[in-house]
Amino acid sequence: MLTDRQLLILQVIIDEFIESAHPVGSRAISKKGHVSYSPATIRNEMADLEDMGYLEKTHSSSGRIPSEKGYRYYVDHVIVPTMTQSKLNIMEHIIQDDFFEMEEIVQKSAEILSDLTNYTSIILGPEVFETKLKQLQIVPLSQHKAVAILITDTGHVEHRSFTIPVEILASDLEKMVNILNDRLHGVPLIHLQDVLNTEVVTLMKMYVQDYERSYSYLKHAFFSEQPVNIYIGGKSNILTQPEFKDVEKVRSFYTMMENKDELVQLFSNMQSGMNVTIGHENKFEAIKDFSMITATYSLDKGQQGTIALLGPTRMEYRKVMTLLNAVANEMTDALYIWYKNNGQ
Amino acid sequence: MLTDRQLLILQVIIDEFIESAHPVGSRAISKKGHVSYSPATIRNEMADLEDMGYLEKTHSSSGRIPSEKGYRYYVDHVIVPTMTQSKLNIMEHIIQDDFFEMEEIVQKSAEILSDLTNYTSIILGPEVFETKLKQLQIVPLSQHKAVAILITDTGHVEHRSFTIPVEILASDLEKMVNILNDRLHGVPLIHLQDVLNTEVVTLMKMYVQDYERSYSYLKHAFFSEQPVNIYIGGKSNILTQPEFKDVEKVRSFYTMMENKDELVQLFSNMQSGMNVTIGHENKFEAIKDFSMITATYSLDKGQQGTIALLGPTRMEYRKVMTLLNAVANEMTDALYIWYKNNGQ
DNA sequence: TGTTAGCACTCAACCTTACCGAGTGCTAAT
DNA sequence: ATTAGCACTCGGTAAGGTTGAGTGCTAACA
Repeated sequence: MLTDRQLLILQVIIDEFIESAHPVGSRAISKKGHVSYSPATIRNEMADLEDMGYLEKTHSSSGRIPSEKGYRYYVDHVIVPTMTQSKLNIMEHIIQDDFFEMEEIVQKSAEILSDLTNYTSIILGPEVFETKLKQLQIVPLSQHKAVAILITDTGHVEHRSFTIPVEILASDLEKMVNILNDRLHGVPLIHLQDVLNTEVVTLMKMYVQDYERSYSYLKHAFFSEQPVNIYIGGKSNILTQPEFKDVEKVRSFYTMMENKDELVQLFSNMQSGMNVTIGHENKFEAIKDFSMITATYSLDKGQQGTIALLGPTRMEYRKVMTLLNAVANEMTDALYIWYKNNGQ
Repeated sequence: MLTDRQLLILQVIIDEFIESAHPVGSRAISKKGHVSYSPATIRNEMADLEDMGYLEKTHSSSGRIPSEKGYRYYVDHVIVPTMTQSKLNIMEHIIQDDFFEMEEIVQKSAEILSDLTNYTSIILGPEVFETKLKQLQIVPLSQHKAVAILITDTGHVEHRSFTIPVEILASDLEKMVNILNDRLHGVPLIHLQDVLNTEVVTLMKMYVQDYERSYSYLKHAFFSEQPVNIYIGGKSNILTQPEFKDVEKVRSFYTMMENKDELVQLFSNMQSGMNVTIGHENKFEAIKDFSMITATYSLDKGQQGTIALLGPTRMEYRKVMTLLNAVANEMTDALYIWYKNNGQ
């Protein structure tokens, strides 16, 4: 357990380091005010803090920098208790727009967040979790070409063009789509495969001639991809951070950002509320020098999305956490109202 | 006009520099074979080439590097005459896929191109030019919420959700969409606005009650954005190039890549066929250290898309031009066949 | 016992200097 | 017209010196 003085010193060091990116020395702390002890005393405390693993040195006679454990302590014990549930009304002007679409809100928010923080923002749209199928459609483009369109109740649209082999009758497809629409309307996306394989299949066998072939085609067209909405804002922001002068780091970061699957995994086991992941707590090597702060926003019935900000471990935790908290709350509020007005 | 020997030397210097990224000296050229003159002779020629502006020095006693004018000469006089119209059959396996969609082909091609070259590839989908509207649709999500979907004959799908104000009758919207579909089917996207404002408006005034309001809503939902398909592959590839050790360059590059509008502008006045833009010939400051090679591919009736590869000015022009040429041809061929089989 | 002044020590960062080698330009010889 | 020879230039690297911010430890002090 840390004494008050140790906690104070730890806090000052972290605040200072977050601002300057340079190791912090005892003299600097003593001068900065707040701590009214001599450098020597502070040095002793710093040595203790280092022994306990909260601080590190870059070399034997350097000042101290926070360790990941230090940041963790700071986040858990210093910031959280002082967080206010303030509303910043950041998103007011977005929500007001008449032509809003969930995906647009989400995208705009990502941009705003990275502009305000100078970090990279990632937003994961509402989970497939409770999202339901609204409608399936096939629009023929020509004799052998069509677009399959899938619409969810959140207004998300997936589409995929495909060629219809001559062997398959257009009428069969049409019948099939009708059956599918009839049966699958309102089914959560996550259960689509199940319902398809049980109820629907038998039905289709009855009515559709060349069932086997047509079914495999449709299945491929409609359900081959899991719809995920992921938006990234301000990727080039991290380049302004001094810790990323090294091109190798930049490279691994960008490679990661281009890989949707990995990104989705990043968020896989986040609970509701705020989450801070510091450095190696992260599961990917590529961002072991990063911290990530995530918050969840909710839609009406348990649907849940994630907002995240990604920056160096030397991140402005307090600012970002306050901001993210506010934005998540505002999104939840706005979406609640929206659902109430427009809900099915 | 260059003598044969000067041309040879220029060529050797450029080839060498493209490979090594280091200034090329007279001794190295003499040793490499091909040029059977002494270093002194070569030095004289190099001095002449520098006077003419084809070569540069990085400092007074360094070897020579090609100037932009040098690359330009090389591209115009050395490469073009030797280019064969070879078919590389790179895309065979993509085209074979049954479930292909133009947008997918395009995206896959972008990836393949950047993998093969280690540069960044940009592909611009077929221009709106001749793309025609296939169908408009409105799918209601709830009482006051709907998705507007626009489908083109190339299989491209645009969508946008919007809220329907209480004042507007759903039946009005439906009528309207019917009229629009009837009248706008087959109209090139580029003329949509015109046709809307002339023919369609009068028709709608006749049949639709609260015409003014409904119309402005629909217009916003369907036609507020120009649909552009732009795909970028291998953004992080350029980080492997030694000239981009400087983080500032990386930053300006990425900032540019995140800005669709600028990217589209980049391609604005490209003619058919191959185009090479070297360094400052480019209109954007952010990529003044880059060269861009573009090729156009065509669809059936004058629709045209652009493929581009973006790399350092020290780019493997010959390889990239050969490759790009082949890919563009193969795309054109494949799309021609596709159109013949599936065309309307 | 907790705090602080003093002091020797460490090490990154920076500067200077020296030197090497790849390269040039020019001149004179072939 | 070509080339050998030579003085010169300059980036790059390595070695040594200096500075200053910082530490740990000891001993004195409240």
